[in-house]
Amino acid sequence: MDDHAIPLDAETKAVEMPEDHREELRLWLRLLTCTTLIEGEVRRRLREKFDVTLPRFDLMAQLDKAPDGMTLSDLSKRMMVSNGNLTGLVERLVASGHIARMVSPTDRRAMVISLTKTGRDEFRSMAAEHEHWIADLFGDLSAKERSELMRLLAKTKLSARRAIAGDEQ
Amino acid sequence: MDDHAIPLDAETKAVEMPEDHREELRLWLRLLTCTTLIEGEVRRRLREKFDVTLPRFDLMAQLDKAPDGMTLSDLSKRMMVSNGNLTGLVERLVASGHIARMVSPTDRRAMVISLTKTGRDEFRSMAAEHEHWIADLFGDLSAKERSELMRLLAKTKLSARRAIAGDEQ
DNA sequence: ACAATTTATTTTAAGATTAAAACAATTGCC
DNA sequence: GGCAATTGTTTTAATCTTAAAATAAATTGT
Repeated sequence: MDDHAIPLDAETKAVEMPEDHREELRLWLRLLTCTTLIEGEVRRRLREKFDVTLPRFDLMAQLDKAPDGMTLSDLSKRMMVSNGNLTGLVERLVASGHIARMVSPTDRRAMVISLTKTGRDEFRSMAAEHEHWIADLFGDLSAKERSELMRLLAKTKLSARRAIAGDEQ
Repeated sequence: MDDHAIPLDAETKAVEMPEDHREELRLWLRLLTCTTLIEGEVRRRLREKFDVTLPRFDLMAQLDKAPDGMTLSDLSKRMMVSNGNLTGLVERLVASGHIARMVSPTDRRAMVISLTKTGRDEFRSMAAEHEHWIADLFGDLSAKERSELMRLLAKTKLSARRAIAGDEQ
C-alpha cells in the first residue's frame, strides 16, 4: 500500500495510525499473572494445611467481618460472584457446621448467613496463618513500594469501574 | 492485660508485638479486586459480543503466539492451569473447529495443538477489539503510572515466585 | 387494592477447575 | 538391554462458576 510515500508527521499519524495498546495489554497480563500466582499458592496452602477451599475461606472471611450476618445478596456483591454460586457454597458450609442460615426477620425472601462458633474459631486460626503467607508473598517489596502499588491499584480500580459503568448505558 | 503499663520502646516492641500484616492483606485484596473486576468485564463482553468464554479466548491467545503449535504441557504451564483442565477445553475447541490436535512427531505421548485457519481468523478479530477494551479499562492511568505499575507488578511477581519456591523445599 | 416491577433466592444446564490416580511413552542409569 | 524415574496426557470425582429461567416476596404506581 506504499506506506513509505505518506509523510507521517504528528497530525497524520494521529489520524492514520491505529493506536497501539500492546503496552496496556502487557500490563493486564502481568496483573493477571501476579494474581493467579498468589491465588494458586494460597489455594494450595489452604488445602494442604487446613483442608479447606479458597471459596469457603473467602466466604467465611466476609462473614467474620459481619458479626450480625449477611444476606446472600450482600455476600454476592462483596465477593463478586453469582447468586447461584453462593447457594451451593452456603449449602456445603451449613452441612459442615461452619455457618448458620436463617430467614431474615424483616424480609421473608432473604436468608441471613452467619458463622457458627466452630466456623468462627476455625476461620480465625486459619486467617492468622493466611496473613503471614500474604506478608511473605509480598515480602520483597519495601513499605514505600507497597503503598505506591496500593495507590496505583486504587486508581486502576476506579478506572475500570468508570469503563464498566460507561459501557452499560 | 494492662497493656498501658508496659513501656513500648522500639526494642521491646520488636520482641513482644506480633507483627501486623494488615497492610499487606489489604494490598492483596485490592490486587484481587482489580483483577476480578477487569476479568469479569472481559468475560462478560467476550460472551456478549463474540459468544466465547474467557478460557477459550485465553487458550487461543496462547496458540496465536505459537505458529507451530504447542503441547498440552506447554499450554498448561503458560496458562497456569491443570493438565486435566486443558484436556476438556481442548476437546471442545477441536469440536468447534477452532483448533487442531496431532500427535507430536518426536514424542508419541505428546499432543501438539494449533489454531485452524478459522480459529486464527476468529481469534484475531476478537483480539483486536479485546485490546481496545483493556486500553479503556486502564484508561485513567497516565503512561508514567502504567509503567510504574508494570515495574511494581514485576517485582511482586518475583517476590511471589521467591516465596513459593522457598516453601516447596 | 391491585397490577407491574423489582428484589432475593433457587434451580438448571453447561462449562471450568482442581487434585489425585491411572496410563503410556520416554529418558537416565547401570 | 533393561529397570527405575520422569514426563505427558487422560480420567475421575468433587467443587466451583456462570448465565438464564423459575419462583417467591416486597415495593411501586395508580
